[in-house]
Amino acid sequence: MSDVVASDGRTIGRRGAATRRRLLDSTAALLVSMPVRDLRVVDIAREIGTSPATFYQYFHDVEEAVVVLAEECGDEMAPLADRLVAEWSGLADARSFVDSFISAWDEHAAVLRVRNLAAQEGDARFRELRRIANGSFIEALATHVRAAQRAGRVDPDLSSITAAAALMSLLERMAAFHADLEALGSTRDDVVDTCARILYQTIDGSPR
Amino acid sequence: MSDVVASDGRTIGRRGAATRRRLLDSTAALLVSMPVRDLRVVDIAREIGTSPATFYQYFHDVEEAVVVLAEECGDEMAPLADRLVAEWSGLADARSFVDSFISAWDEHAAVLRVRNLAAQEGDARFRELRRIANGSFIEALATHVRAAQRAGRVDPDLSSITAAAALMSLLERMAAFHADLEALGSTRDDVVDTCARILYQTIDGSPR
DNA sequence: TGTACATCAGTGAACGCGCGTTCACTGATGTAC
DNA sequence: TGTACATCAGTGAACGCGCGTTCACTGATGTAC
Repeated sequence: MSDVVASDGRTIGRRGAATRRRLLDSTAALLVSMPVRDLRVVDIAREIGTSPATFYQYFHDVEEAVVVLAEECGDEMAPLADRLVAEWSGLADARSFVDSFISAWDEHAAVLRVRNLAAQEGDARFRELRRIANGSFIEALATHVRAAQRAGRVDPDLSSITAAAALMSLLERMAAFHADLEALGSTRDDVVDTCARILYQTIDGSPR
Repeated sequence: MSDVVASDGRTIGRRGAATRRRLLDSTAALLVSMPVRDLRVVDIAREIGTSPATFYQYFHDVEEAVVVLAEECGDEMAPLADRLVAEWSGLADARSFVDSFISAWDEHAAVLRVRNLAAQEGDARFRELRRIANGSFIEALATHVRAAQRAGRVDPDLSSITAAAALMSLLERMAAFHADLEALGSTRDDVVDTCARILYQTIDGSPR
């Protein structure tokens, strides 16, 4: 829907759109088992039984395909931010949010990891995608903090926006990382619980 | 000191050791301005006015040179963990630690970023280096948490090791990330303060 | 102190692999009448 | 309902760049006597 024109100028019909979709899916699938830098146009094409030349009809290079995938991930994560807008009545709400967040990440882990890796390396496109995706989360967290500050539950000297960004970093990192932690002895519940506590006590005060 | 033998079997003398060092320094310098994947043996060699063949006398490939650099960084960060072992008397101690940690990171940011990126991508060597480097920090943090739990300042249900790992993730991420946050309006002090508060309230309880 | 030899150090030039990319073509699908 | 034409879609095969890597060599340094 975003593209109506292939790289050689021909308009894309149903069949073409389907092929483009299969190329995207094959890219996502391969990213699960190998780093982006090892991902070759040939591999993506071969995965769906087509030739590299086909790939170039729909994408300029591998990165462009990954950008599209990352956009899609961002869109799918967006609704979760609404869960942060509502007032929380206790630690249980935080746990439930963290649990959903981590689950959503798990579904798109490969692509989101690549997006964040590329963003950290300074790639402008991926930085922007990440900024957009995280923006609504950070805003909602910061609003929470300010409310708690007005209510006297959080120190007014805390920078709400910095705290929100820090918590978002923590959430993303733990979401990307929890499988490793579990290998070291923490359970998934430990991870969720720990994140929820840190989140809750920072944005809503009153740690117990 | 670790290597006494070049890749072709000849033992390394003073002159050779100096060249190896210059190759390492040139690698580190180039990493500041470009991602690892763009780093070519030719570039590293040219930077110190030598030929690619020289590089291969000391390292099998670029990654091997980066591994050595990452090891060195780990060694230089290690003393900082001692600052975590001592009991803290207040938030100011946490601020001072975070400030030192971020400063130390800044000095080696390029190499540490590459190490963490590669570790996240699953490279075994870099994962191990990171585990070793972060291990003493995580242990010290977990010890803190357990002490606070015994003293009744932190909920005994919190998993001390998970909390310690989460905080370490946060610290690393903010250290790698603080320049971007500053571009968005937070000051460096905000970053230090926010990390210190989250750290302090999580491992020592009593947020105020 | 000087000479000869051994070993360490550095390099120019070339080979070749692997991949990105393209082009000219065949085949599939859609549409007008 | 069928035929002709236009356009969409896919591809085999090849070209060529860029880089990793090596080899046979020259030059520098060290050491034995």
